[in-house]
Amino acid sequence: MPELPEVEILARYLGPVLSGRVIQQAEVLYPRSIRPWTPKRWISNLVGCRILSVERRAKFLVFRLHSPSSNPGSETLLLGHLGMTGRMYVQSLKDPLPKHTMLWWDLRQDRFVYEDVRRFGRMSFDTEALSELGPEPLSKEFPFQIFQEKLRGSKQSIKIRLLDQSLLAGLGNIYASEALHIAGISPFRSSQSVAGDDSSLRALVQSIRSVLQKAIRVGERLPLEWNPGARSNGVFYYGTQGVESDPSVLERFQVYDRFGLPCRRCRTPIQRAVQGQRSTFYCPQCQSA
DNA sequence: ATGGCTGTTATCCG
DNA sequence: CCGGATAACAGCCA
Repeated sequence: MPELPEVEILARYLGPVLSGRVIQQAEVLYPRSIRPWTPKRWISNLVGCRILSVERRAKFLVFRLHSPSSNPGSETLLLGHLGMTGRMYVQSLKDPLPKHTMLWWDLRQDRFVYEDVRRFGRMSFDTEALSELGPEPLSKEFPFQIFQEKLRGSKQSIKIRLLDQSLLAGLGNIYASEALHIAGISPFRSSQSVAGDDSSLRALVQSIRSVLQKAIRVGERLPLEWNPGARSNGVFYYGTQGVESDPSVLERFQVYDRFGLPCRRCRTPIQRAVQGQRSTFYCPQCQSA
């Protein structure tokens, strides 16, 4: 379930454990998981690099690297994207490589692993994708006017528009449904109609921000769980040890995956619909317009 | 056991 | 250009 909040939590974990480390050696087990070069060239570009930091931009992890062959101060960026099932972590050299390892890096004392069951994720030295991203929804000065203008031009449903990473970056299928529910907006409403309704639009921006912020707060309280065999029980790879009964964990979704269950606000059964081949969950009562 | 579902997005086509 | 459909893939669940 890596959307913005999950990637944020991951970046906060990876940053401190990887910063300062030098990549001694690397192996790519699934060449299609890397871009834009062959494994040989990709690895030669990587080996010897010192990791300066790991940050998040939208749903991307941005690894800032310094290569030994280049000038001091010059940096190379490596992008990581988790797709739907990507996991990245540092493990002991003694532990076996997980079944769906796409690639790994030898960090001398331990190893960095990228595993990905469905293999939709990527690690890429091509940073073009960054230039096509819209603003960070959690940035201090969110450009409301631009957001409004971009929504104006489209007859598409608002739910589908919210998944467009060039509109606003980091929202995925779960939090799009969640934000619309909080804002009381029907997922079927057209983008342009929402854009023309100032109070709805403000509510939407606010709900997007609050839903993401809240998910980060929940995530940062949960222990990360890397055991290869560990079931993620739908909570990404957060562990839930010790917080099984925590309401903020149990009730972290208002509508997502709650088909037929009562809306937490009005008790009306939650509905499921398909938009753009993806599931949308909503409350027909709270989100009638 | 088979078929339908799954958190993403690049790319193709009309 | 826009928007819809498809493909990339494996596992889980009814």
